[in-house]
Amino acid sequence: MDDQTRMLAGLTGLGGLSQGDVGDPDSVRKQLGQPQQDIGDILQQIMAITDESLDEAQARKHALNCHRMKPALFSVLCEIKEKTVLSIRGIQDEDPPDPQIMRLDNMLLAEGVSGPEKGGGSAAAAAAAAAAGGSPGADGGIEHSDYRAKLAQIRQIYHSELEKYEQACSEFTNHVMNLLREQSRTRPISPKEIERMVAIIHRKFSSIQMQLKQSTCEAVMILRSRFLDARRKRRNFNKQATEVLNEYFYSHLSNPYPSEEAKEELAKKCAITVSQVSNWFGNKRIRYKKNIGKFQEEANLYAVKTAVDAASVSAQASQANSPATPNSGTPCCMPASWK
DNA sequence: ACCCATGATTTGTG
DNA sequence: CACAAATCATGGGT
Repeated sequence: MDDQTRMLAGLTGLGGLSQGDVGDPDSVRKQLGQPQQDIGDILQQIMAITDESLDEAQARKHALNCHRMKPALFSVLCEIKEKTVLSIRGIQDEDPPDPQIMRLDNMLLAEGVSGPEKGGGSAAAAAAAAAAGGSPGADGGIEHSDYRAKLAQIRQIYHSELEKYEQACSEFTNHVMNLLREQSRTRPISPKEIERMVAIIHRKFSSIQMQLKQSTCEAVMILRSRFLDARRKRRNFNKQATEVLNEYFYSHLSNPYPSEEAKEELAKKCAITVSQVSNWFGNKRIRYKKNIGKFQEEANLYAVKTAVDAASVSAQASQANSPATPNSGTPCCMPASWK
């Protein structure tokens, strides 16, 4: 410290100044009148400032601030600082929009978490649900409203957190800016440097935001798999659908393998997908075969039903009520020809 | 809480 | 790839 002081003093042609002179306000006042000694003097005072009491320092600070050489010295110091330390860091300053965060943003937008408020959000959710499931139009209103409620909850949390971060960020930025501005009266801090500082703060906060976005994405994914995964939201087909399927099954008991066209037809009639029809027949065949006895009653029922339907074209009266027993004998068809 | 029915998925085969 | 068989996971009745 002393060496530096002496060196700086020497450079500005102020070799003769002693420590005693520096601390003395009178000597300062005296020296302020001598232009050629100004810079060295100011530097001396700056160097000595840490040794002083708070009041003294405050007074000295004020004196320095008002000094006519101050602006020039300040800008010189800023320039030096700019050229030395900060230029190294300044190179990798501007980074392009982070691809990672863009991905997350896109996903959140697609899920209806970010983007427009309430109305649009639920529409987006419904769209997402439809896109994901290819869901049967049948029922599941409860499912969707539940899903939407959860999604809205996630979105609310997301937005409030985001707002909190943004607020904290701007608060912090303001604080730092004020601090730096205040300090720039006594310390060489250029506006450029403040800008850079702000950028650094924003980067920090945006990395926090990314974490928020990431965890929100995860939450949405979990919610999605929980609600939209068909396996979990299994609903029994409605009565009419099972009736149509059973009708087909028992009326084609000798060969219960609907063609692709037949499957499509059935799917249409039952308001389910073709693959659901395939699943149904697969399950039905295996379960029927496993325990024919158990399905006997059902088989009879549908055999009668089709018979009634066929007969009803001509006359309803004759077959009208025969709930009796077309029992065990009628349609027992061993699946000999099944695959 | 339990059990069975049932739709969906996984695995293995031709 | 369609299918059978085994298995999973839930719905719904008791």
